[in-house]
Amino acid sequence: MCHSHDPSHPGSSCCSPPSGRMQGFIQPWLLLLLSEKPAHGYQLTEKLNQNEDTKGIDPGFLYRTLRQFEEDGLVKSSWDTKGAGPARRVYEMTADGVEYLHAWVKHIRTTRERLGRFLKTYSLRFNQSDSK
Amino acid sequence: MCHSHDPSHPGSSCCSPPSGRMQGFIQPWLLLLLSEKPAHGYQLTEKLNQNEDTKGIDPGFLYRTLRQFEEDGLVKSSWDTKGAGPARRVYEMTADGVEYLHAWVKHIRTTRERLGRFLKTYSLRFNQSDSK
DNA sequence: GTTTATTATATGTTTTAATCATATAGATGT
DNA sequence: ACATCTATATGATTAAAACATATAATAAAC
Repeated sequence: MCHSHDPSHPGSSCCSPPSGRMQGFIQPWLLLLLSEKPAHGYQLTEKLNQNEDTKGIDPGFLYRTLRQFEEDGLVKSSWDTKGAGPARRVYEMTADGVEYLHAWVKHIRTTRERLGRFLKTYSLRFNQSDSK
Repeated sequence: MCHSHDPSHPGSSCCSPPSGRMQGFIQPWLLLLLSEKPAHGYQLTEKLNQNEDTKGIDPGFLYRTLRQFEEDGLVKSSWDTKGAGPARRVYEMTADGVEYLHAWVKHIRTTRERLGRFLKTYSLRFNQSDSK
């Protein structure tokens, strides 16, 4: 748990805000990357690590997410044994996967609007000016 | 779990997008409401239920969150036995709580920007026009 | 005046997502 | 032969949130 009740830091507490990631944010990025072209897990890790917003992904999470996508019919996989190094499981998007990505984007848009409404209410309370 | 592998719905799957809430979104609303004026849990529930973005809160979650806030020094509480009905535990914000709200807002702004960057990348991929 | 509904707070249990830790193994360089 | 890099995978734990239910005082209805 959090419960960092360090009496020497009376201002510190828990409950998540100055922390990192948000729920279900990696998944749409994965689908978006896969919608561009098929890729295997390691490649996807590297691409995610190039993006400040998605870097540092846990490999366990990545591979499990990809298998879950496959179980859900969003992608399909096949082994690529050609080329150097160990075999790679290459994931390719399905039509359902693209559809699902679009659904996810709708959800992200509404989430973004929701955050905007919160920030607007906050601004009205604390920066009585600043209508943007 | 999700795993709704209903073969009659080949397009349905899980992994959260067309669902509801997002992590840690109620907490800042609670702090914002309390920053306006002290209130007790039931009042806060009613206010949250008036807002499309926050309605339907689970009372268990609400009361536990408020106690957690108090443990973390973000609010302090006292019983109000005056007036009708059962006693109410009234929560009042502390200076640390206000500070924490501001920290949360910073986090929400960066989250919002992150979502914006995702949507922009998505747009470049799918709506080759639309630069906004 | 006993029952029912409303106001109000609280806690035990379960589920779910995500993280942490670790295992496996082929290929390549030294 | 040994270490490193590429690549995938799984077991275990944690943390947030949801689900279910308990308690109790007051107010209204019958």
